[in-house]
Amino acid sequence: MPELPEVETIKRGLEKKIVGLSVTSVEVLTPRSFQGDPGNLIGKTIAQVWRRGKMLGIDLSNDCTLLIHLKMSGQLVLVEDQERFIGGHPTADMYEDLPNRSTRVIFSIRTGQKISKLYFNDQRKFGWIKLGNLTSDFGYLISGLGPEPLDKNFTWQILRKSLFRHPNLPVKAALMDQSVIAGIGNIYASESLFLAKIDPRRRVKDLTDLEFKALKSSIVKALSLGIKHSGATRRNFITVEGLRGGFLDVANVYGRDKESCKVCGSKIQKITQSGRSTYFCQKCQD
DNA sequence: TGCCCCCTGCAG
DNA sequence: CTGCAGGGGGCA
Repeated sequence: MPELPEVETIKRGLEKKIVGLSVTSVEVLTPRSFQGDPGNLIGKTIAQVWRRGKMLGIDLSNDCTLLIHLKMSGQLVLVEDQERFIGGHPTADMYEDLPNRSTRVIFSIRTGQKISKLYFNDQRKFGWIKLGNLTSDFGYLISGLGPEPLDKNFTWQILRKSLFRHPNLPVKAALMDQSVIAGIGNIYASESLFLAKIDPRRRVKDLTDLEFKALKSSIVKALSLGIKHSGATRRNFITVEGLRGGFLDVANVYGRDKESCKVCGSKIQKITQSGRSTYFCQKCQD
């Protein structure tokens, strides 16, 4: 899925367009993609949009929250009412016509007399939207998450302590555990380790404090760069506006196996760790 | 801790 | 056709 930078990109895109609007209808096309009673949404106003790790929250004017996890292929695309009537589809080439075969849920949202539609598309159906009370229904999903890497109070000591939940794991696998740090996935784990010059196969317990410091700042750097480029699009990710993210154009290692390292020129390696692809530069990372 | 699984579709 | 894809839950 979308990792932290992709979800943050969606969060920012959504909040500037839907906060204050009210939900007029909800169509659930794929039942397993939506849990809860959609009826509870009708007439409610959108109060706030937030992100925690890779999860997205939309708070309603009552006590309800829409909690969203996009998993591998989820998308949230907003088609504003205007676009449907001013010269047809001005942004038609940004996204195919919606709904499409991957559309699972459609929210209709009103501002004044215009109705915009928010599409939840999810090719692989791994993603979900849950409607419920944040504290009583979703507490268990949020409380297990590790620290937010872009918070001010995220320090290398916190990172070290957190990673030491899995002292024997290769550091790359540990980074992807959401209870260790929230929001890092396959792309940004590889990219962070490259920036920190750490071999992804190194065990957590073998890292030095100097390396934990480097890793902390590299994580912040990689995630921030991801947000700056509106996320990474490999296959499915698009923004709320239907645009691709540009991060992979500036990535150092992810998806670049067989290509040469931008720093030293040697060949980027691709290996498998706990079932997932890892990319790294043997020469830069040891 | 490591595997299999949930799904669909695209590239090789 | 097989393998692979921004995730992660459940099971041994």
